[in-house]
Amino acid sequence: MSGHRSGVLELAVLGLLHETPMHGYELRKRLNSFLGAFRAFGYGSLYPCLKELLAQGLIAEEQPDMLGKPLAGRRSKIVYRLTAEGKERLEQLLAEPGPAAWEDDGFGVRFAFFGQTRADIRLRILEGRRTRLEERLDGVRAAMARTRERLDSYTLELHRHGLESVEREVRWLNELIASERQAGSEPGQQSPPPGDNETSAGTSAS
Amino acid sequence: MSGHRSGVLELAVLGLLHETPMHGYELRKRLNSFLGAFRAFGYGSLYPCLKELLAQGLIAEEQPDMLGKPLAGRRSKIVYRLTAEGKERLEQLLAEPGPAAWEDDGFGVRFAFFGQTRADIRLRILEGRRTRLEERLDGVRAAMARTRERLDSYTLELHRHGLESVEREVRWLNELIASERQAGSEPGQQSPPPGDNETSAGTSAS
DNA sequence: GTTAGCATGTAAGGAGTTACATGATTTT
DNA sequence: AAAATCATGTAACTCCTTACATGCTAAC
Repeated sequence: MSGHRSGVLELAVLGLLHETPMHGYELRKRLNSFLGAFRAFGYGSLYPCLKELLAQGLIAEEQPDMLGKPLAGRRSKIVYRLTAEGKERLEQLLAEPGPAAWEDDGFGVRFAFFGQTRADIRLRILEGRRTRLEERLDGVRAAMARTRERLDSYTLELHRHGLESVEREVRWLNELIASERQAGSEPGQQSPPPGDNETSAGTSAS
Repeated sequence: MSGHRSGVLELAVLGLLHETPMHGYELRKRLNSFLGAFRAFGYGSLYPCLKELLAQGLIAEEQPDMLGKPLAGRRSKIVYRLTAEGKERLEQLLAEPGPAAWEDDGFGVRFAFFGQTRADIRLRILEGRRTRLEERLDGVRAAMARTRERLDSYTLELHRHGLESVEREVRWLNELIASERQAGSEPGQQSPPPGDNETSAGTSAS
């Protein structure tokens, strides 16, 4: 009835706990390195989220075998693991169609978990995202055409750069989609990751 | 004592009303075309913001000369204009140092208003933004180096794309900074817009 | 034995978003 | 006169951020 916590955090937490049980502190670090540059969370977000996922039965505390130490007050490391319902919810969230999966954040998390996602759903998400971005391009281009004269050159430069970034992402998506299609059509392969990692070693030259 | 409304919206509204008085509906449209792809607001955000700016005396209602029509209930078009205090606040916000001016949104709006910003402040904002992005790059690169083995290829691809985007923005900033510096050192020119679009065509080869 | 970093939390609040409600004006 | 769209607003809610409070554990 109260908090729904249907945002990026819930998904990310469930996804990470699916890989391995963890306690909050560690979870937060992995979270932020996992999400890379595009998102970061603090404890003030994480712990309330864990609390609620617990209340919903999607995750559970794991007793680390309190052998010799009765641990009177029950303080220190609480390890969380995904429950069966949690796993179900995770799959539901990853596969969820609609806006949530195309928006910047929602798409980002879902993409990061593509390793756990079915091939057909991956493709749907990538295409949904592309469509979303193309709509955005249309909108901005129309707006620019309408008001071109009245914009000073800084504003124009901002729009130009924004457009270029979105166009870049569309190209990126096109490559990913092509690579997914190719992989999908070849029998015997189920999730061949994007791209030849030949350039992996430090080719950090611009 | 209550709402501070110190976000992107306040700045954008003040900035737009600085150019010309307007009523809310039109303001919202201009707002969204002005900000381009990177931000959009609804009436549910705009009107409360206007209300508070009004309460703070930063903007004022403009009576459109109620000549023949006493307009009993006072409904229909309310035109807002910037007051002297509003203009002061706008300048203060545009020049404000610190995180607000480097974050994605804050930087975006400020950049869009560079036309109304002093050259030295423009430079400071651009450099602040660049520093911020470089810190981010360091952080992500460090995180990637630490956990490279454990990341599946989709996650890795996401990071790669994220890094590339940030690197692109840094290069963009470098060009802008160079162009600002050049313009600043030449006497007789005050705000020469960011210039030559010769390199615009697609050198997208990896 | 005290700083540094691990570990867990809460209260207050910021910055909007969504959905709704309503009235005025122009177009068909 | 019906439909579209211009125009203004509010209540409830979301999702997260900031600042604070606390206690444990290992290193120096």
